Amino acid sequence: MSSKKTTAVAETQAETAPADVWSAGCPSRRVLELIANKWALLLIPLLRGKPQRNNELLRKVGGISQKMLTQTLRDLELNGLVLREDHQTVPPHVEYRLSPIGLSLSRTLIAVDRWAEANHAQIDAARQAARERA
Amino acid sequence: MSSKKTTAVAETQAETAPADVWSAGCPSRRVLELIANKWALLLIPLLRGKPQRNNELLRKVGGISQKMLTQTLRDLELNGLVLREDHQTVPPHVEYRLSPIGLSLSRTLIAVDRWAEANHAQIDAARQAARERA
DNA sequence: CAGGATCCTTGGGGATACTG
DNA sequence: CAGTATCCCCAAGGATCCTG
Repeated sequence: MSSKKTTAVAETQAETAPADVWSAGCPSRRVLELIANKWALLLIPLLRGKPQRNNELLRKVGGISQKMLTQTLRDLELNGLVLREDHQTVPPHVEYRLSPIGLSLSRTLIAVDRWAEANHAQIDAARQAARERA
Repeated sequence: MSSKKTTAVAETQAETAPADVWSAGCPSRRVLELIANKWALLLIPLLRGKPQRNNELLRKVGGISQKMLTQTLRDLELNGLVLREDHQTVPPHVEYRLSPIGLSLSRTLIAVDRWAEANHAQIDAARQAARERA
């Protein structure tokens, strides 16, 4: 408690400053960087619903490597978006699921995925047109 | 119109295949990769409203370099999300704005930015907790 | 099954200097 | 002002092999 308590009222929920992702120093920028990569953008929405296992995810996310899967999941877990449940059995049985806040984020990210799926044709057309123009 | 017309009905809006971002080969994956980086995630939402100039963007997007700004804008332009308007004056006056489809995407991406701003405190807390736990 | 450990390559991306 | 051109380097990330 160094120099906080600006109004003696704000404290319950983020009142430290408006939070601006466009500001390089803002902590929210870290969050953006956490989710601004294709594997996170694919994994998080994929984790809605049933908890899923390593191999399941490995198969469902086309093109991901074991290394990146583990790395991304650990990163998300460290940031409280994903919960890792190790059932402590042999052979190992580990399941990943979204935390409440991760679920909240997944709703937003699904929109991104859906947008990509819905509009890729137009994007491809634009690329094609640009290519021909050049 | 090479070999299209599967049902003679579908043609108006994407009926070639369901489009699945989780499929490594799906063209929509390219779209995802196009926007799955922090600069695109910051630039696209920033470009709503008034067309903006290079220097403006350079100042508004904290931490971006001239190189990455140009590179990202060109990439987005090539994919039809951003329109570049060179007013052909001297000194140069170039403005960037969103295409209709880019505007559509911006609405989705703004949600991501807003989420990051709104929830960074919880994320930070989770990180902190994980750090102490370890 | 779930992953850790290494090795190795590519390219993302910053810094700096120059140009029309 | 709006870039382009270089240099350069670190780290993202794939491939492969090994372990509890």
